[in-house]
Amino acid sequence: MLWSTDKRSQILQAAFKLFAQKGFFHTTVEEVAQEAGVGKGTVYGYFASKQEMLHQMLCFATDYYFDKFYEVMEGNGGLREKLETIAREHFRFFNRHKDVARVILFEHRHITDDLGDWLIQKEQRRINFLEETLRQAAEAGEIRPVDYQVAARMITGSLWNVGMELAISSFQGSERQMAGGIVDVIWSGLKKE
Amino acid sequence: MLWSTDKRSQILQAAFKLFAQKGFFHTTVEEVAQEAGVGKGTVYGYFASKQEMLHQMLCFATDYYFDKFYEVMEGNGGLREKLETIAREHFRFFNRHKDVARVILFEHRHITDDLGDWLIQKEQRRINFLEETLRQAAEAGEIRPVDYQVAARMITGSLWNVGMELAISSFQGSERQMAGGIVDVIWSGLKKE
Amino acid sequence: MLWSTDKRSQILQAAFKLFAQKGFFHTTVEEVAQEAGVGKGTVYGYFASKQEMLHQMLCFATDYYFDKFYEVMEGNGGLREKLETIAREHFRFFNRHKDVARVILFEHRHITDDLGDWLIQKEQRRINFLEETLRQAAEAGEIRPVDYQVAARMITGSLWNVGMELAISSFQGSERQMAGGIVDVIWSGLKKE
Amino acid sequence: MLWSTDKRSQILQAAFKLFAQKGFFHTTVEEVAQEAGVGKGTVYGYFASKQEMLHQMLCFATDYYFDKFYEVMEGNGGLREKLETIAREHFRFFNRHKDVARVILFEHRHITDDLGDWLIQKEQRRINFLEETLRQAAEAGEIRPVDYQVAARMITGSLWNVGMELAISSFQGSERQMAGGIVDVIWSGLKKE
DNA sequence: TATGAATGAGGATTCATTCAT
DNA sequence: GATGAATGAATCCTCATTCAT
Repeated sequence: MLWSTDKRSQILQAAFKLFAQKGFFHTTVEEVAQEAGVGKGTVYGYFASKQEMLHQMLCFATDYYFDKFYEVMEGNGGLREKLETIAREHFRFFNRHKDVARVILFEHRHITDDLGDWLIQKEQRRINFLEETLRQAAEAGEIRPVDYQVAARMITGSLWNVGMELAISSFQGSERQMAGGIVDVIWSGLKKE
Repeated sequence: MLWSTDKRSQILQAAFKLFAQKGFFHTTVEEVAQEAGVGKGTVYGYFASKQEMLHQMLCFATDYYFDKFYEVMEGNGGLREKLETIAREHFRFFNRHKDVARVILFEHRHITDDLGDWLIQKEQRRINFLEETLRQAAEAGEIRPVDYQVAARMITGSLWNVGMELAISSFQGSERQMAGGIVDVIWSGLKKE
Repeated sequence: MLWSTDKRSQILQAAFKLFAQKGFFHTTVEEVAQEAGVGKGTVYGYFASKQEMLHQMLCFATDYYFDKFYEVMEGNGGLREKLETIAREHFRFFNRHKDVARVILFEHRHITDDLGDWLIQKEQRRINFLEETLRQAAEAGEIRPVDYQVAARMITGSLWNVGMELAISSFQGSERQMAGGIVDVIWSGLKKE
Repeated sequence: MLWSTDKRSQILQAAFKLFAQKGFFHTTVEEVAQEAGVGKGTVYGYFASKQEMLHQMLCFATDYYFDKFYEVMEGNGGLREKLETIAREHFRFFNRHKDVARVILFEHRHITDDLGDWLIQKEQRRINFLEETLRQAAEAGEIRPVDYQVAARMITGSLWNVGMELAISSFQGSERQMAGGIVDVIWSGLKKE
């Protein structure tokens, strides 16, 4: 379950909703407090500052998101199945937690440099992990040799970008279908002859 | 040439630099004025408000970016060549106008709904154009039939995402090499057989 | 009592003093806050804007002023006594609440049209009330028939104008004497032969 | 004729129109320049500052207004006729030069103290003149003895106040009728027996 | 622990005034 | 003289943060 029911989670939930709707800067701490049904001062009992709140939100959200990714990738099965599961889980996340997704996508700019670096590294580790996985799949003969770094970026890029469409526009599609379409093209591009 | 030397361009240039560095909200109009070497009031002689300034920046930047796209796509040549040229131009844009790219990528959130819609439609038209081009290429036997909408999104998504890496991280690579890598994988995924 | 001691009244009082001294436009919100001994932000906790502050000031002041008028007019007694009481109360108000009077007299220009209309109607109702009272007094044989509308305006006009002198100049006189003088002339003008 | 056609008068005329419509503070120098059909800098060729412009406007307008008053009062004829002429001229002025009247009535607040004093003295001299005239009329047996100072203020007060109604509300009436009504009541109040 | 009244630093915007052309 | 582009002081208002209750 994404949300607990304690006060801290209430606040986080409210913040995700409002930051997603109106952006970090256009949301006031007072609004978050109201949405969460607590007093303004209470927010400061759980988060040192508005910035800190966003930091924790992004940590929470990306942990949740990336944990899923590694869980799938480290499981058993062929690469193609893994990619399809990843894609499906990605779109499921964007569909179910549109608010969280929007905050990850758009508000990571308003974070301090050190957290920004931390996030970039987190994504970089994912890219590296994927790159390595692709390399191994190539060595195992599952796919043909390509520029693994670029291919890894393509995969994540496609996912983020289609996810972004989900988040900002009214573009709709079933998770399975979208995941299938993407992996179909990617796989054709990667598979051995 | 991207920049003229009149006062309006000086201000736009300063704004691109600062918005890219620090974001729209963290940049004050006074800072833009200083960077441009003009008085605060002068900025308001050219732009009705800070918002309006961002609007015009985004119009300018996306016009510049998309014009290039259509110029290439409507030229002669096979699909693969076109895709490579598009990709190369894309990365050239991101390398040369990092500031502009960062503003397009990250600050489009801080725009009013009507401009947001306008931008989304602009990108949507590009997707549709690409989709149609892919369909025609398939009919002409250049590529195999796929989900053209998804494929179009994959292509643009890959470009944006790799471009985003260029913009925010220190990831580097030659425009030709990056373009080649991406199109290589995409083309394998699309080509007949 | 005109003034309570809560924070809202402190601010109103400070605003009356400063607006009266320097006018609405020449008084800054910061000055009002300082005079009231509160922070600038506190003012905005009680009044949505500087305009809104003036609106509420005028509502408050004119309510206070007009309530007194109707209280007297609806009491018992002959017309002449009523007019004298009205005049005396009018001057008492101007003497005691010079600040408030100055704001009523001079700052009603800086209000939005709707409040302006509201104020004009308030005064219009008073004129009408007075006109009707004069008419009844004429029917009762207390005064001779005249143009009641013009007479009503003369009375209020005389009061406002002499009051204005009190407010802007150093012209001084006892409330009783001024009221007596005015009503003496008016009454001679109105009384039956 | 009130208006000449030279550039200075064009500007004054425009200023009267705009100050009357929107008040001194809500009118910008640029607007005055546009309305007058000249450049912004040109205004400063004729008036040292916006303040100075208002000063000269008020001097011009009050000179015009008071000159008429003294012209009538110093002419031949009985007091009653003079009062009626004064009243008629007063309302004619307010009807014909509503803009000018509104500026006199409402914008005299935004003037520096020295000019304010000058205006107050101007009106004071008029009051004194009227007071003296009333006194002489009393000695000549034209009217009964009253408090001449108060009576003088009543007359001017009635005129200003009814004039103010003309200026701000839609209250209408023929100059002759209004003048007649006022003087009728006043005269009854003043006349012997 | 929870609250929200109070605060004031910070920033967008306006506009009277100047001055080079 | 006439002009209007350029200027920046001045001011309204917001909102993150604190702290007494």
